[in-house]
Amino acid sequence: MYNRTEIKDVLAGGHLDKEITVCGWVRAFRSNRFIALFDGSDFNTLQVVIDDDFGNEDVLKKIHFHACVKATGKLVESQGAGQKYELIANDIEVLGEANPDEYGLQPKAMTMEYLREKAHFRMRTSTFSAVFRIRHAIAYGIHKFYNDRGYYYMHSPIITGSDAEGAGEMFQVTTLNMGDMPKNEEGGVDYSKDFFAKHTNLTVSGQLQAEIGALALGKVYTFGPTFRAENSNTSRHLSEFWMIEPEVAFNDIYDNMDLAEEFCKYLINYVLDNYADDVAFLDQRIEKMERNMPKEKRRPMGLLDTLKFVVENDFERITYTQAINILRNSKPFKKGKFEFEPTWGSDMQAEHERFLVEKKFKKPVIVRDYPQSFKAFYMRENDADESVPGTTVAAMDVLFPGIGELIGGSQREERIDVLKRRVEAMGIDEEELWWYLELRKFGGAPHAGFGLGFERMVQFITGIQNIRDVIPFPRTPGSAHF
RNA sequence: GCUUCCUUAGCUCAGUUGGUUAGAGCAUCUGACUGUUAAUCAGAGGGUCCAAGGUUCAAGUCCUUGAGGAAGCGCCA
Repeated sequence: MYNRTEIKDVLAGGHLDKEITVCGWVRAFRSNRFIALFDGSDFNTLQVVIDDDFGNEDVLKKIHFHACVKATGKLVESQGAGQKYELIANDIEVLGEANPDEYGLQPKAMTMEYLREKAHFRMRTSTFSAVFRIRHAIAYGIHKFYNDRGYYYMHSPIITGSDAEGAGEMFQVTTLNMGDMPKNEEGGVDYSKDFFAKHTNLTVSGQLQAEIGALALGKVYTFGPTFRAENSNTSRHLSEFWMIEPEVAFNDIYDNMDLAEEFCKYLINYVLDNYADDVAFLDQRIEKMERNMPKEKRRPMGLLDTLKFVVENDFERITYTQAINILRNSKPFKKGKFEFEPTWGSDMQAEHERFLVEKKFKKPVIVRDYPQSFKAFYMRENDADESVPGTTVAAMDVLFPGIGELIGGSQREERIDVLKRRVEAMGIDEEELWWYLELRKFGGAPHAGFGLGFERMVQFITGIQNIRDVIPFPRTPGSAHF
């Protein structure tokens, strides 16, 4: 419409001494003359210098923080330090004013909590624009990773008729009148009158359907939104989040771990290779933020160094049984520093996982072969092992520093008799899972997969503390604004 | 769901043992300056101290309840 040149292209060179038009928003306006302009295409801003002959005071008065501006002029080599090029503008038009008395944002440090209330504007800040460019990069990297390796992207349903996905509380989907629900003979809600003629929910996982894909297309992955109605109030949980779930026929738990590690490293490398400016900015931002903090509160390594370290080193791989032994022989346990005692048969607490990842190994850790007692029904039962106190399953968790469980996965139980026994033992209605059981009855195969929390990966790569700040519009208990 | 903490100017925050007229920086506005990079200098305006109730001669400060927010735990990705 304006025949504009994007700032990313301007900064890439090739427009020197040419007349161009740029459009964007004002990040800074100095000396009534210098505009730092961004248009989202690049982390860096373009300096627009208002030509000495430009005499329109009315226009200059409208140039405020985050006002939208169109500028035309000649691109020259910059006279000042700090940037290579600048645009000497002889024509400036304010496309959208931003009255600073009413606009909520300012060219200064604002807290993440404040910006969360301004979610419709926060993407304009340096921090959030960097975060959301990186979020895009990771999403793209996910598709590229799997496509390059011959996986098929599969869409699992968002509305599910299954009550047995086994991953937490669900949000109900209904078109029934909440004030006047039709009743069945037992006095409960008659869901045969509902839109789908049955009880339906938003999905908590696409895994069970992904298994259908794996046993037909071989290698598939899902990447979609999932919904959990858990009353979780932490900086690592969302009620609506995105999950990547690869599912692979003929993979066992070890193949699964290899895939998980390769996948994580690929995504980090993809961002480092393609969005270095954004990562560098976030790295410096954290450094500045932590400069005034006491040493024990600072992160042991900068963001950039952490990412490089994860990419360059093998993940530690241990069994749950080994993990418990390490914890019981650890200094914190012997000195009574743990709030919870690590015992075989109970799930590891956050403090235990943090000790393994951040103190003992100081890198990502994959824990496998968990006790069957607290794991899902579909995880493959391991053969009995005399050196292990009880029955275990071929489950794995990938634990990352700072964010805990990034990935949870397993080899799936392909033996129908074992699976039926597990379904019954956990009190799940077999009828609910008829199709899942038939997958084993007809043409079944060993297979494995995992779920990676997309926002947790974005959190790790951007170094952002609260998961609510790596998704454009966070949904958490008691909060669904915008 | 549980525990702890926070809420003072547009924003980020001080505010001592309960004591006179609640302060600073940034932002805004006015003026000066004009190659700036967190520009600089001078001046001005800007307050329901989250809400309600209570204690007290006196409450931003102490107590109770509520609202909103955060951190940690549990659940998980």
